[in-house]
Amino acid sequence: MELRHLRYFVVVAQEVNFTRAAQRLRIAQPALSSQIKKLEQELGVRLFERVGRGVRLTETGHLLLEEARHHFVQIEQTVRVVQETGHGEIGRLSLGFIPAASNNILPPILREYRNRFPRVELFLREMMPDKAVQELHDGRVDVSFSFFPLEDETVRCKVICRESLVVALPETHPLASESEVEMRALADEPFILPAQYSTPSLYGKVMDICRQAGFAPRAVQKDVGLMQTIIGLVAGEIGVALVPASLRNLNRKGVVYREVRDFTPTVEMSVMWRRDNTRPVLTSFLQVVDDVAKSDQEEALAASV
Amino acid sequence: MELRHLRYFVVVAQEVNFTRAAQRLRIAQPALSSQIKKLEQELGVRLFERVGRGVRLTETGHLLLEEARHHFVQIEQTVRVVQETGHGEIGRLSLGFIPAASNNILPPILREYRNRFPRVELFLREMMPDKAVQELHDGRVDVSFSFFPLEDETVRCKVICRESLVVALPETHPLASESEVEMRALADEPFILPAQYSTPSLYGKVMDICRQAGFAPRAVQKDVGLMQTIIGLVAGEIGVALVPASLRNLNRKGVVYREVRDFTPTVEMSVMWRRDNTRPVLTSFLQVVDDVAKSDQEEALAASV
DNA sequence: TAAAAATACTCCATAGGTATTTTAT
DNA sequence: ATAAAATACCTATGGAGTATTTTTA
Repeated sequence: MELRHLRYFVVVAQEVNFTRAAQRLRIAQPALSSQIKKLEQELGVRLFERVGRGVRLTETGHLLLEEARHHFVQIEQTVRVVQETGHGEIGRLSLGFIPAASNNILPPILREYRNRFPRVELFLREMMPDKAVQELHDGRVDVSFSFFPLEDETVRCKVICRESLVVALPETHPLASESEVEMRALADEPFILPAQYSTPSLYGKVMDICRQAGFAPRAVQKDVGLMQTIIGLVAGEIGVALVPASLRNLNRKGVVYREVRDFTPTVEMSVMWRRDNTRPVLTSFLQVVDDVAKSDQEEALAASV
Repeated sequence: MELRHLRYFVVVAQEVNFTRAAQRLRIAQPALSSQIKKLEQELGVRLFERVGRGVRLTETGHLLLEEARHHFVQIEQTVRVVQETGHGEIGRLSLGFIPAASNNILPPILREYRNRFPRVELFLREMMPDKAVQELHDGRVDVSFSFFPLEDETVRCKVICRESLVVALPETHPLASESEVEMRALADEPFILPAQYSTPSLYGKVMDICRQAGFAPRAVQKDVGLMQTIIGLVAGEIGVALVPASLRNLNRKGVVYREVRDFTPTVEMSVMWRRDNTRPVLTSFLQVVDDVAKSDQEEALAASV
């Protein structure tokens, strides 16, 4: 038995007339008679009986009609759900991100994604950068956002925005009065350094910049996991720090941010996902990420002109 | 989309290997690849992805697998129910019968039918003969049992057993001492007559027999609807009556039954059903009726030898 | 390299078409 | 006499087969 037989059967049952049914199905009447006959033979049951000119459903036929209609509704439903799943329109998507991402490009990405794919259930989890990579490997998240452009055999990665690092100073600091700061002026300042293992990318950047400026930073506090904590320590006048520019969005009282005159050091925010993750929701999410990152770049470009 | 596609898909999904799946399906591997490809194209969705040697289900494929299995279970269920309905093994059957039928051939028929078709729900309704015909016409019962071999354009009828009429006498009656009664001996007896309109067959038979014996019965009571009532009146010594032999099964006290010497008058119990009633439960019921009636005749024959 | 899927083609089974007959009003 | 289904027979689409290539562990 094929669905064709049931499709034909339903139309004949509706029309109670083979000729009209054949017209609706755009096949010839004998072809239709033959298919219905096959169905009856396979089921071993009469579905129609001739009555005068024309035909009527048997009791068994009535039963099959109800059942067949039901099956078609169900199968249609399946096709729809399968297609929507396959196109990333329904499903669940888990994402991990470092706290800094929420001050940054993540909000517009989520806004746009929710807009385009409102029926995908999102699971968002804030986590430290090392954890973000781990969870990705374990398949517990589909994507991770992090300052850490890791790319290896299992993980793919794409930089979605670069932001400059700026110097965070207590507002009472002498250098706060200047509009830009020279790196060398910070050589003797106490530095607050991010965690080496959890945010390797940022830590590495900070160390590089200082080395290029000709000094090694004097760490008054190191291995600070959260940017918020770094800013808090700056506000407490414990020291200075080099942080991503988006931290300005925090508007922390008592802290000022100054650009670096001699370098324009940048840090890269990237999306990461497993190479073997072919989930449609991921594909469509990455498309949105791409689009938003592109328009973000354009905006940045426009702003800089 | 045809069921074939889903059938093939399920096997490939189970085997996660086109070659093995093709073997199980007894078709060639390229044919299978081509059908799966068609399914993917029609749905607009990837179901499998090549991974090294071999293949694995996509997320969408997993979803379709579950759904497809579900549909096959459902469709199998439908096929089974349709076949059972078509073979008269499940369903409902309504039958009407006159009270006399329950002393007669009806019990063995019902016993046999229940035995052969235990899953058919039976609706039994005792009714007067005229009503039995009416309900048949209205389609409120599928069959009626009655002393009334009516056959017309809409109703078919089959005699299932003949029984002789016997004289019912009060046990105090002078003729009760004889083993047989001559009809003419009843010429002056007060007669209890069955209802003319509700049991035309029996009434007609009684009148015929008396006429042939050379007298018209003197009715002390007429238009009695129920045989039980007639026997009750005989027991009350109101008069005598000619009744079907099966009334003996009532074992009514104070009444004796005597065969008629000169005639062997008979009355016919028949089944009736609408010509246009093609319900499978009816077909199978009539088969049982036939079988039981036949074996009943054989028994009667054996007994008479 | 070997094992599996994908291509390229060929073939034939069967869905579907045409002509006609049968059936019942 | 006519409308509809069934039958008989023919055609051709597409499902399935064979040979081969591509892919990847």
